Amino acid sequence: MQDKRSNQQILFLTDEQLRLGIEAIFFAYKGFTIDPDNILKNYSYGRAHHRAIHFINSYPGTTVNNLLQILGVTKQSLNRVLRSLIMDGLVEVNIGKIDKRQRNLILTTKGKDLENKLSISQRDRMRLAYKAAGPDAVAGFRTVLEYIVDPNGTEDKNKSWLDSELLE
Amino acid sequence: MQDKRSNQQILFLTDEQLRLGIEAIFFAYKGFTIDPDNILKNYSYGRAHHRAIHFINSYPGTTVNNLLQILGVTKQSLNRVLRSLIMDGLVEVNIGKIDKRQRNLILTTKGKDLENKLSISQRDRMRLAYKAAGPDAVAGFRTVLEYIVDPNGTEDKNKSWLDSELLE
DNA sequence: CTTGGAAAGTCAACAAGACTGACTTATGCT
DNA sequence: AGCATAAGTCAGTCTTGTTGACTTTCCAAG
Repeated sequence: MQDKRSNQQILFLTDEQLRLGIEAIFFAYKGFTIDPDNILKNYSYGRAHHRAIHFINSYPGTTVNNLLQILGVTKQSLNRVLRSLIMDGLVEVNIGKIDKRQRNLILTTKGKDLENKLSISQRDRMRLAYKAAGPDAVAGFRTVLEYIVDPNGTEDKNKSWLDSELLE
Repeated sequence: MQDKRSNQQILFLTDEQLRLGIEAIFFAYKGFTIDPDNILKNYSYGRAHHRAIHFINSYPGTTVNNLLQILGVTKQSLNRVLRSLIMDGLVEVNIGKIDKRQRNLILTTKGKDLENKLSISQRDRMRLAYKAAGPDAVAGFRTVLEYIVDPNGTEDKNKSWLDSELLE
């Protein structure tokens, strides 16, 4: 009984402390989207374009169907975005070699440049935070995030979350 | 030179490790929105309604202008959402006592019930993660998040982020 | 070698949630 | 009395998502 209460205090498990932690996640999310959003404005692109660029970069040569699975949107929704990226020369489409029905998507040099610009702003923010917080804090940060994303700890730690889920 | 390299390794500051950290934030964000989103569907509400409910609960008696500042949206955008919440009896509007032009917004019992339903699922997730990760990890988690949100560490630590920024 | 189904792409219509711009009404304050 | 502020509304636009229906191309099994 006394142990339990003491433990609660150590973990700051009041509703207020939990609320602060939850809000911190929301503000961190915002921190990681605000810079890319501003960059994308200059191209008249939105987050939908960012997502497509991000995953085509992560999985060069991915098919349209594959991208639909990853993004979790409809064909029509993705097509609208993909079309503008192709017409603007950021994404290149190649007919599948094994299955000619498939289209393999890759970023052009121009596409890679934008991807880089977008991800650099995010990595810079993360790098600064990691450096300022130090190795121990970073370890704790990763541990808590793993439990948030996968509360039961059942997931394969080596498997990238990207494979099954949606970014942004 | 050697020190720098060694430090890099300790902090896992490769682009890949930074990417994993950034993605973790995105998935944590998703984890904290998926349950509320499902609850809100049953009411034909969206995240815009959730934001309004959340902040009216945090600042009972807040004025419309104040809410506009916090949410960072336009009057027209908020009004659409607010109107449905008022008509559905979740939010009560009181004419300001000092300034009769102002409208003070508070949640009704019905509104508080929904707010509770929404925040409980989030707090449960956070509580489980905190308990599983332990006090040291939680401290590190908070430290890193603070540096992500406020890279220069210039902000008043006692001040809630709520006052100046946008949730979700 | 035909036929069914899968991959991709398109057209049309709709909804939520943001935006701008213009305008009204009621109230406060100088 | 007259200007400014708080709130609310009307109209129109944009992005990103949705559903439904349909075509073209191509693979693969019978």
